[in-house]
Amino acid sequence: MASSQLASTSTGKRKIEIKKVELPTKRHVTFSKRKLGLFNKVTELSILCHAETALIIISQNNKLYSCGYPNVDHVLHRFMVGGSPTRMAEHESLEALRLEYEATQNQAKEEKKRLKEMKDEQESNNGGGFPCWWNNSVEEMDLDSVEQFKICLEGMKINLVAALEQKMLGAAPSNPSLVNKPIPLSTVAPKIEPQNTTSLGIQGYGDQGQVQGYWGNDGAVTQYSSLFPTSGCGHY
Amino acid sequence: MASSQLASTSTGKRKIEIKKVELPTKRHVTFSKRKLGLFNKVTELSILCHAETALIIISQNNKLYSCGYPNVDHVLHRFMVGGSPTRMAEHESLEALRLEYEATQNQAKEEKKRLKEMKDEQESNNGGGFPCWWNNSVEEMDLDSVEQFKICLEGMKINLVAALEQKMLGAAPSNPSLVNKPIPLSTVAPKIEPQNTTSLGIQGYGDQGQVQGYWGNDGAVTQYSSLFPTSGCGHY
DNA sequence: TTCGCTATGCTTAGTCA
DNA sequence: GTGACTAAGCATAGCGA
Repeated sequence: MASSQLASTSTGKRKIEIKKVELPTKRHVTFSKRKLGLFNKVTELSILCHAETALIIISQNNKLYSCGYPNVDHVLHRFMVGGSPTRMAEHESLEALRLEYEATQNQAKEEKKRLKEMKDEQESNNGGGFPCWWNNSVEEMDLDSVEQFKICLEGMKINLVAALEQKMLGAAPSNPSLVNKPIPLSTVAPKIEPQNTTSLGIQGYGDQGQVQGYWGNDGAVTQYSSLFPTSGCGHY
Repeated sequence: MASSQLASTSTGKRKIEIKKVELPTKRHVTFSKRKLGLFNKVTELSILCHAETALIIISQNNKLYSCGYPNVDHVLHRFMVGGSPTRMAEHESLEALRLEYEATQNQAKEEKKRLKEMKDEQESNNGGGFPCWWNNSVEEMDLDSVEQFKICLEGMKINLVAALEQKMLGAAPSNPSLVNKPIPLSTVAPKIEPQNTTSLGIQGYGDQGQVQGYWGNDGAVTQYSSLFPTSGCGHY
């Protein structure tokens, strides 16, 4: 009905062009709404098709949002490990390299400062939103968080075991004492803190019983070509 | 109009319950369609709001699909490094720490032995009761165990902080060249054999010119509570 | 930043090819 | 594993609060 041109009196939805929304206010609203919609859709897909998913969104002002099933880090882990054998190595070595250099620089102070901040934040009951999940008392978690926590920890365990095995195989001379330290955490998940959630009320996944094994024989990656010419979105 | 009950003659869309689709054929179709829709939505969000995004989907038969803007790895990297200052600190301190320890590889054998023991313990499903918490499936824990677990984690935190500080004070004598060795085990996982990738050319994004800086002052993570009770999707 | 509201426009379940 | 088609269900742009 040529609705694309009329309806100027309507307050309802109008067609929009897919390009950057310039008006900040509008953009933020759009961001919020679509983000929410996206999370729900991702979750639906996970449930409907029993797929593992991870969605990470970094807003323009560097705020981080993520969503995953069974949890983000688990999926990321699988992605990095199985997505491509080199990706992992790359990531790690590059990361480590960079961190090394940075660490040996004067940035120690900055870090210390940050650490202190973190500590302060923790003590101030996490008001700022720093996701130090292990700093949250289990009591303060709601059931779901504990649930997720559980899953995260299971992931940790798996990682640990894997790491141990690899160490043994590779004769890696690391110190066991390290193992007692939170090594595998990085791979794993940051947990939710009981933030100012908007009423939605998470529920745990209870007994989803997700398979957590490593890649099977089929780790193929399929390419997907975006519909959006201007998109920087690489689908594969 | 009570359409939810009628329309049995229609071939059109009907409301579905969000739960696993049992019929495989149907599930696959749903998966394909929704996956596509999701990728498009994610891309739209990226463009509209100039947000960085990464979506990873692992199908039930372990096929990997991903999509990201400006590209998946970039976002993952930011997520892991900057998702939270904590996470980064973790990465840094742990990496460095481990490197240092590796440098002093005198006790390699002893460790190896120990590791082996640990492994045995694991395989014997932790019958002994040795406080190797990571060997316990959280499922098997009772509340008390979880409590202890919590305490354990708090201890971990303290160790981490201590280690970090010590590292800073001690001017971390780690060698960058070490980084080129197969360092990454702790964070990571098991080796995967180069799978038969199905010929995908990853698309470059050329001149997307995305900002690539590390995290600024704001690394907060916002929690999002899922609408789905059965969802294992942790949004935050 | 999120919520409610409304009127579209887009997504997609169902089906066949 | 897609593509096309239809009709229905949902997401969401725009506006206020």
